[in-house]
Amino acid sequence: MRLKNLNMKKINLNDVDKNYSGQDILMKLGELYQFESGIYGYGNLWTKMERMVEEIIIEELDKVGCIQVEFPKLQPRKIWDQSSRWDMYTKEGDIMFTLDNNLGEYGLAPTAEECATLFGANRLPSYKNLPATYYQIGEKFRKEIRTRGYLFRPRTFVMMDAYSFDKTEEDMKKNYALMHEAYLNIFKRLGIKIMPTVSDNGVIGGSVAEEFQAATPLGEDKILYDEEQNLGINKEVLEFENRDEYLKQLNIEDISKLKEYSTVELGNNFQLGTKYSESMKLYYTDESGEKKPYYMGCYGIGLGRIIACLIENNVIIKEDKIKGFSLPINMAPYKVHIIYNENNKEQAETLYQELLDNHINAIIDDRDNLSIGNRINDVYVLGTPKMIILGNKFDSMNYIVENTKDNITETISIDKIVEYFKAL
RNA sequence: CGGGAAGUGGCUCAACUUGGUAGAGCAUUUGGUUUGGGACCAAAGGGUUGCAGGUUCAAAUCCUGUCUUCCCGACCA
Repeated sequence: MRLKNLNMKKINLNDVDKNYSGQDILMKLGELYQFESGIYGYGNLWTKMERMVEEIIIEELDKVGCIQVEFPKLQPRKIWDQSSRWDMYTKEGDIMFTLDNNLGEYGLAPTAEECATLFGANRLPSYKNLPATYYQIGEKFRKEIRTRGYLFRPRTFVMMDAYSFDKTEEDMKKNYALMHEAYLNIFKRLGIKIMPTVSDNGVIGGSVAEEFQAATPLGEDKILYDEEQNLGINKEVLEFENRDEYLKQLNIEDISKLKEYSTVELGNNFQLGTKYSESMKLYYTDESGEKKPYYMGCYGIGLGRIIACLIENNVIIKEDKIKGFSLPINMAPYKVHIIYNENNKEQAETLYQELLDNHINAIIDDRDNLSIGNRINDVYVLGTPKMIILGNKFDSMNYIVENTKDNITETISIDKIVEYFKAL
């Protein structure tokens, strides 16, 4: 990508303190744009990162046999009436944005249990079809009472939601455990330390639920985490009437030994049981020809939150000020940022082209009339993990590759540079 | 919905207490000098002070209403 084409806004972080967040920087750059409280437009960096997160999620879910599909974001009222959730989501909970026109009443999808159940039941009529899990990745809409922390709690957000169909409760639990493992693999690949956490389950229903929490300073949840068991408990659990019994079940004896973290919930899985199958009267036929309800599970991962987390958890603070951020190399849409002075323009262009030809995404700062210092500082606000400066110190034999995270440099001869990046 | 804060050129803010020609820095445009960790000089453009009403000879400033944004809570992936 050429910076001339990106048209990022010029920003200066000299006057901001370290409480300034990574997302604040993106707002300043114009890489995030707020249309209204909780409603955002995403720039190039965000969008590219979303594709990368998607790719990982898709690969891992496909690996455990999930099938990718897509459900409508505009959902007719009648399907919500079928599960009797219309009133709950539009009045009591007031979660769903609704539209009312001469074609009828609609809601903007806050989730898709109804769609998934209808979709699944249509093609899973027999026990022979089970188990099956469908998932989609797309924008969701929720009337959040209070938005928070930019993309940590907006009103429109991109989410992966999966729905499993099983014959029995046992099978459902197996599927649930399978998804648990898939989630751990996903977060491992994303480079996010995840803390599986038990909590109350909300209006989605069912009996068993778990959250996938990640530590982040901007997080809104507080959890107590047991490192040994790799198990967290949401602090809200401590308010429960039956908390002692609850803790005993979790094999937690002394909560004072647990460490407290400020976290954000990146994923949330539920065992729904037969709730939707029965309320919507959608059944499969078993071996003896009898109608049986599907045992279902639903599974969610917030992509926007993951991206926000990747940015916020990799900010660089220098002298009590935020300098920018530096993404992990595997999650960076652009691996290297090239800066040059007039004398080395040709060489820089050659390098840029060479990297592109070898499918290594790079940024070249081809803007006019900026000092090298200005250009270097802009590397940090775009979060690129590596930079190469072709300035006065360039000896035309070697590139000096610098990590933006720790400023460690490596000298790579110019004919080895592609090899170097391919090996990362 | 309760509590708090704030709305003034694109951005950050000043002027408001004590009413009297809306101002600075950054950004933008033009010209020039710079160019290794957020340079400099010169010039230019850009605001019916969130909106509505009221008080007054006169309102960014005082009064009333309203809208919006942010933070804390309740609610939630």
